[in-house]
Amino acid sequence: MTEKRSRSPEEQAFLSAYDSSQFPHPSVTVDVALVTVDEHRLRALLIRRTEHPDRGKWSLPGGFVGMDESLDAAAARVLEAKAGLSGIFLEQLYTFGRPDRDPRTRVISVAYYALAPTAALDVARGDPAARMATLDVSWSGERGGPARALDEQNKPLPLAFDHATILGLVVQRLRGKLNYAAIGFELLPKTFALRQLQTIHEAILGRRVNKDSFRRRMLASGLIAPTGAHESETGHRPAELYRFKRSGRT
Amino acid sequence: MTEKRSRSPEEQAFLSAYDSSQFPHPSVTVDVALVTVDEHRLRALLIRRTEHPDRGKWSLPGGFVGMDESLDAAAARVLEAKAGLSGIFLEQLYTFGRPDRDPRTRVISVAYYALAPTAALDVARGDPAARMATLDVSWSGERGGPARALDEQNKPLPLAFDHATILGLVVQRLRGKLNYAAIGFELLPKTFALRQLQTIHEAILGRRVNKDSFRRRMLASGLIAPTGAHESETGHRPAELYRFKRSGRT
DNA sequence: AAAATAGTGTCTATGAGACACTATAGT
DNA sequence: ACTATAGTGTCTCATAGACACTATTTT
Repeated sequence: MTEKRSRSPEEQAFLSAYDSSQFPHPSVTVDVALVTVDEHRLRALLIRRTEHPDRGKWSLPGGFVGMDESLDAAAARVLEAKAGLSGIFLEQLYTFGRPDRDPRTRVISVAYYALAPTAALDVARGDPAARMATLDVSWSGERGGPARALDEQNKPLPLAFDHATILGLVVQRLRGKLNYAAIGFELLPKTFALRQLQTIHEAILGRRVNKDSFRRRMLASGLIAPTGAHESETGHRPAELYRFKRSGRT
Repeated sequence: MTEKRSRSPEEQAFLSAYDSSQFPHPSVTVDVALVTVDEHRLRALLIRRTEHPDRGKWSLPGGFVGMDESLDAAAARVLEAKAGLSGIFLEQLYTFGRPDRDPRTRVISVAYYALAPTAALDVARGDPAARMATLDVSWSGERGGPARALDEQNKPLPLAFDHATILGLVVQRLRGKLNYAAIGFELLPKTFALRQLQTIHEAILGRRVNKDSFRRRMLASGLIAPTGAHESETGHRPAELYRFKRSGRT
């Protein structure tokens, strides 16, 4: 969408005389919530802070926005640096700017969320300061509110800054988008059984969904196509594998 | 949601040594799209730019975010300064941060949208550099894309910066929210006839809606209550006036 | 009385939930 | 053969659109 504008000499003179440093400016960062579904639970990548403030607490991976870098590019860079992932679903969530949200200085943070299948995250292991935490919300439906992060024993992990608020908004956004946007597929491998897709939806919504009408809805949506292949070694009748069709409905 | 944290002497020492000016920082602004529905059309407040860049083009009212001011507060301040309005619906939309979106310097803009009934805007008249422009989109449904701004003769008004993109996203967001959030009422006076509410919905959606099922849906929603009063001097049977009940559904 | 819109009753089409049933690989 | 899950057919219920009709005010 780059627009070419022709500028008069007068306008060009004005621009070069413009001094952007006459006022103090806030810092601008991106924070990225990398979310997956594993074992019927929503999980997000958290990083243990090694520096003040909130040292020892868990935070979303984040970083400063470069002066010549778009917000999307900054978020993708953070994701690549902290999780080794690229080319996955990444979308802006909300911008947080309370003056006191970071005690160091004024920091405005543009929050993003990213979605990836669990398998893709195996690549990203090895850092002891990073972990996939389970997300838990105390509210139902799309009411909204903060999220808690839990470890493997379902013990709460303390969250830094306002990241409980950010993670809560991620869950709310995912629930809202699930019914009209094709985000479930971002959390699955290229081919998948309908039952797996249903599990994704249930993890995001935090409730069981009706099997029959879920199947019918998905098949009628035109978003998925059967591959002919089937699961194997399941201990029961194997399900057919489907793949996601980009832009099915039109 | 202010959290109190206790900080160790060590942490406090770290904080006071922190130098936030070691890197260049972008400018952060808010831009506010003040939207209303008038004569079956979506309209937005635009201001003619008197300075470079894009002098003479039309832009959303905006301003820099103060160092000790939340984003919401900055948007409310801009709305008060440029339109004399306060206490109306105001919500964050999206943050725009392309490095080249403003030729002066790096400007990251947090866009907001505000909703007010047409009557409230009469207060805001008098500034010849300000006008309510009609919004027009070439796409249907919630597909998204840029918006055009039209004057009283339906001639396009040139828009500054990326404000066509911002206004397009406003329309898209309004269409998406209409079916699950009570935003129609923000565009009407305290009491209103069902037909007026339907007109609001039609202006936002850009298409006609079924009268019968619209009435039933609204009455069944629990969001509105009859007042017993009726319109008068209509030239036909007067409609009953309703009022918006905050939190009807629970 | 005519005009114009408000408001009601009923039929139909669609989509989701419920439930009963059949199908099939692994053990 | 048994188990567990995949997948199908049918019924019911809720909701939206369509349509016909009645109600009420101004001119």
